[in-house]
Amino acid sequence: MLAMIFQIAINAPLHGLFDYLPPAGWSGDASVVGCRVEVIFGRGKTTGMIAGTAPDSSLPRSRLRKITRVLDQQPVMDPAMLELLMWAASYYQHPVGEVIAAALPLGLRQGRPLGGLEQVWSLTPAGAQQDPGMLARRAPRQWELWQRLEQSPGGVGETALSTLPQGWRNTLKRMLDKGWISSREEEPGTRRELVIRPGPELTTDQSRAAALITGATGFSPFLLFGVTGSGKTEVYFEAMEQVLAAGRQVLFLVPEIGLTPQLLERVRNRFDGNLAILHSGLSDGERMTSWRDAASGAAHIIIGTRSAALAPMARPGMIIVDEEHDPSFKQWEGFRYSARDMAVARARRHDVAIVLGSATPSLESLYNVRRGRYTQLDLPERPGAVNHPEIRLVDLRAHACDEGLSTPLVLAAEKHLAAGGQVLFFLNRRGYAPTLFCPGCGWTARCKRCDAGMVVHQRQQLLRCHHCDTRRKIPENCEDCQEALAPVGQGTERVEETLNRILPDYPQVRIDRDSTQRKGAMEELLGRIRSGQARILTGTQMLTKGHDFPDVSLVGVLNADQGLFGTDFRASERLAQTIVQVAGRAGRAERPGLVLVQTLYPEHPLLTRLVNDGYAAFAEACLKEREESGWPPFSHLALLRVESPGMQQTMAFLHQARQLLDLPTDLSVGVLGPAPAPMEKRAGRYRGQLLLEARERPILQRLLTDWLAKVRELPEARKVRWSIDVDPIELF
DNA sequence: AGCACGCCGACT
DNA sequence: GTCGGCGTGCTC
Repeated sequence: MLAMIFQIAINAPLHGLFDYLPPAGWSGDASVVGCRVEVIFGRGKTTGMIAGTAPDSSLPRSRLRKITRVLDQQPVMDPAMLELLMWAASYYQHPVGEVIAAALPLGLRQGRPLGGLEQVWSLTPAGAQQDPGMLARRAPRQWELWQRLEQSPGGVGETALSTLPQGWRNTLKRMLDKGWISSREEEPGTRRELVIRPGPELTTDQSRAAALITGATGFSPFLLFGVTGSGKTEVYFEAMEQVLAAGRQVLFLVPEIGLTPQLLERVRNRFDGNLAILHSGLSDGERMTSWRDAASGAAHIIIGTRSAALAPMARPGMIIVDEEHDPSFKQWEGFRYSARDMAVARARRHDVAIVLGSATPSLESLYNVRRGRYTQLDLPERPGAVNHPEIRLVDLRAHACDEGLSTPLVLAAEKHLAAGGQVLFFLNRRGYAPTLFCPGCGWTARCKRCDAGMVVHQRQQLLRCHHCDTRRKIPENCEDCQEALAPVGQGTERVEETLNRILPDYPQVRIDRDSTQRKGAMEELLGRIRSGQARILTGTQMLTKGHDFPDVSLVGVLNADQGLFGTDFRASERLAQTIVQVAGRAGRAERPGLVLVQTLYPEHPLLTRLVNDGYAAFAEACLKEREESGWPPFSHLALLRVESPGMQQTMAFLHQARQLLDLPTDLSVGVLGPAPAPMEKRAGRYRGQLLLEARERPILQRLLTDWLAKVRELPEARKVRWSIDVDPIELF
């Protein structure tokens, strides 16, 4: 037999796999692909993964080293996942070793063993006898933990408890000391029985959608197009039931801010089993636990944000991507993958159904429906709602404005508040004012490191750059002409202040990145809204995702125009999605909702289309525009981004890269640039870019592979920061 | 990315 | 006389 060569993936920014000889005393019979190894690499030891084997190497034998040792008895990654990751590495033009590393928890990347027992806690008889009412009053945190333990007599592990608010370990310790809780260690991978509780009665549309998903066999992609509140989640749950009952796992992806305690609570109420939760806020230990439960099959449901798309599954049964249009599924640095697209690729490999759900589907997904690749399922109804929210445009040219609030909007707010409703003001701009202006000489405060204005943050008494986080004190007078400076324009802080002045009788809360920075602040503010203590809500994008405000009857969108004339071809799609998503916050329960969208362009065709005919019609029109202009999904993009300390250097590199581009003569690939980025300077670095646009994906793929190999060879490639973004979602 | 080798300035 | 600056080259 020929001596085998092991192809090792190493976590380094280097393309390709590295050939090694088998370890000393290798018997040659066990299957080792997917096992981690310790190897000498360069000058030091590293952990790598056996990604494949080959009969021979292109390198002379003398240059190969032996694997020091194999770290795993059993592969930690299955062949399907390895294949998928290697495909992703070539698709996204990212080093394989880093791609594989991204799919492993830190401990495994560092060569630590996967094993280890898991702590499991349950109520003792003494604990079970405690009076819940008493607990609820005297010790709310203990009560919360008590409830969780009471729900699962089989015991609850770390993964499940990690969703409790910070400090649950202390609470647990106190209850352990009192003898209410017992702990034991369980073999990881111990599967507890899954108990599926009945869900609510489904509507006809919901049942039909769920039945179609359940009835499908093999790889079947679905687009679940359902307006907010139409009960998409119930369709997911219904479809999940059969898969879970058959002993298979479900992967459930949600956008960054969509993984709320409420959603987890709903999942847990419906499916009492093991949840593996994965999101960016976990500690390395927690992530390892979730990963292990997902890999062993102990977790029935794996739920998480973007990175969960790379989580292992022992018995994949179905994938769900909620809010599939959400841009947070796209990683915007390093390994720039789209979790939604990876999920589809995974479903294909696992040969299972995938459900992409949204009230505002991406044009890509709608196009896939049109081409017959996806099956569309519609959920038109809003159960329990009397009316759909009505969207109306407010012409800012025709009405007086008080600090960005038009008279019709203020009047409507007064009316809705007087009638007992809550009012939500949406403004995608935090801080007090976007500009600090000198009326004397026209000077404005700009960031020294970015091509951007400094934003006035009144509360902190700071000027802040939202791009590089530079901060400085707010100057009172203009440096040049000594005139008093004035904040111009509105941010959420200022809108809050204005509303306090014109609607002083109604308590309000503001939800944006600044107001929710403190741990638990978000929950506290949301609580004030739900309890009805606060009546007015002002906020950014943050409040359009994952949260329901049943008593909001009026939504005001303050600055719709940003999205109408953006530099990015996706700007109008984003705007429509935002308007519809924020509109979805209004008009739950019995109240008909009203949405007022302030705009300077009430006759803009895309806006009127959206308002009069709804998102589906808007998307149709938008797709037509894309088709005419040849933008995605009618073409495929790759963006070369470059930044360096000088524009000269940045552009020089881009021109060199452009020179190396060997374009097909049939014009099937177009090039835009080299051009400075829309924001030329950011955090002191000068940015430029080159955009490739191809009709066919395979052509682009081949071109990229050849081209980037040459670009990497450029000596200048080491002197500037550059990256390639395949399927970019933002062009700057 | 790490890490070492390699030639030119201010210090125990 | 050295410690150390980061340029550049390499990793099966």
